Amino acid sequence: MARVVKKAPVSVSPEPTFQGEETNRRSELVRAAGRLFREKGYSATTIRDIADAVNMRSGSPFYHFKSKQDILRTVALDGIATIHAAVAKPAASNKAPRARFEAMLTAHLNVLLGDEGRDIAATLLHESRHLDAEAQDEVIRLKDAYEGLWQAVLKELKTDGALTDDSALTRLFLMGAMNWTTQWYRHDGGRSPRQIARQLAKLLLRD
Amino acid sequence: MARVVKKAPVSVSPEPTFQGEETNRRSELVRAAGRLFREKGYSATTIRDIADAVNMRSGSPFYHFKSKQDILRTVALDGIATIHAAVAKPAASNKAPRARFEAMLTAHLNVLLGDEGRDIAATLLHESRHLDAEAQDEVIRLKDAYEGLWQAVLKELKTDGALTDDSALTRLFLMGAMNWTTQWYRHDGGRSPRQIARQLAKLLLRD
DNA sequence: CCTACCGATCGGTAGG
DNA sequence: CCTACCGATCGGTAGG
Repeated sequence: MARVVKKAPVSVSPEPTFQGEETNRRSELVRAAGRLFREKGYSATTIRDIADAVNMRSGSPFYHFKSKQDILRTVALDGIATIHAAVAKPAASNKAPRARFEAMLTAHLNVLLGDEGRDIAATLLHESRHLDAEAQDEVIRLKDAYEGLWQAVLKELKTDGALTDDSALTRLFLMGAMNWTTQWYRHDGGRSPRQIARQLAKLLLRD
Repeated sequence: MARVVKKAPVSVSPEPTFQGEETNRRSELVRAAGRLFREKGYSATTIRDIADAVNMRSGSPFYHFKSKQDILRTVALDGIATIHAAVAKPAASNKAPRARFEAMLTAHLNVLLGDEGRDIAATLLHESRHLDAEAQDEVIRLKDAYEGLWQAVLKELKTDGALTDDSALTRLFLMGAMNWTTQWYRHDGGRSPRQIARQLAKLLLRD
């Protein structure tokens, strides 16, 4: 292992001088943590990994977060909030159900597979079980609200005759097909989230 | 933490006296490891957890496996072999494509959700990334062979007109819908793997 | 397979 | 936010 080069001490106040600075440093930690949690998993990621990634000493993340768990909680909540916001927009559009559905698929996949969202989304999907019970409940509540967006559009699709079954089971299959993309999607591959969304809609819906 | 009660030393040979005994002890470790890997993840599971689960001292698993990685490798390979064997049977039957497909879905889900297979299957699906590169290649090779079973039946379903697209993307959506069941399936819930398989077939196939 | 142990690493804290 | 540190725990090994 290469030893980390020690930062030269700088003679400025170590205290965050205004909120923007604190928020910045804190969100740097969240971003770095998300990436590491996705790459190595929560348990295999150490506080030192996270600190190193943003050029802090190993004790310093605890100035921003009270525990490693607290970092995970922040990342996971950020993840579900981001996905919800991304999908709520097309869900509220006045498109026909079929087009709206496809736009929602695209939005969901854009977060999961895109550069800005994939770390926190993967953390949400795969590391939430490491949250304590309370935080897990929080995540579940938000996830239920999110899935409500999907249940609503599925219902409309059934009314339109594009779907024969809009039960919770259908929604779960849909979530599975979408969320599993994180396991096989290659950024260097030919398919865009948009194209994947279109194919999935074609597979699920009838004319 | 409650201290583990120390086993009273027994005055029999500590050496495995015949192969059946060794195989047994080793496979007990594999089963315990699978369960723990599913419940807590590979990184959060310690050798001591695994040893405790089968009433060994913490150094003893290394008599059967050369490293923690080696245990994971064994569980993961066991997982993919089990799933392949379970699905290969209905895949080789002389049923019509549609019925064969549904039987394959049921077989896959029975392993993922059933008492005997779920631990190793979940370990395979969610912990394989912790394998070293060589073992990961091994798993990928076996998984590709396994997915060949599915690609073949999808092709037949397309020929039959039950499917409009039998591309790799369709197979990946299918895998997602199935494998995601491990995230939401409740053993105490009302739905059986059989019923889930039937619903999934209905969602994907056209008359 | 147990006993006894090791060096490394971990999450977290006190004090500035 | 750094320095310096702590107690606990980890994967793994020697020797029987």
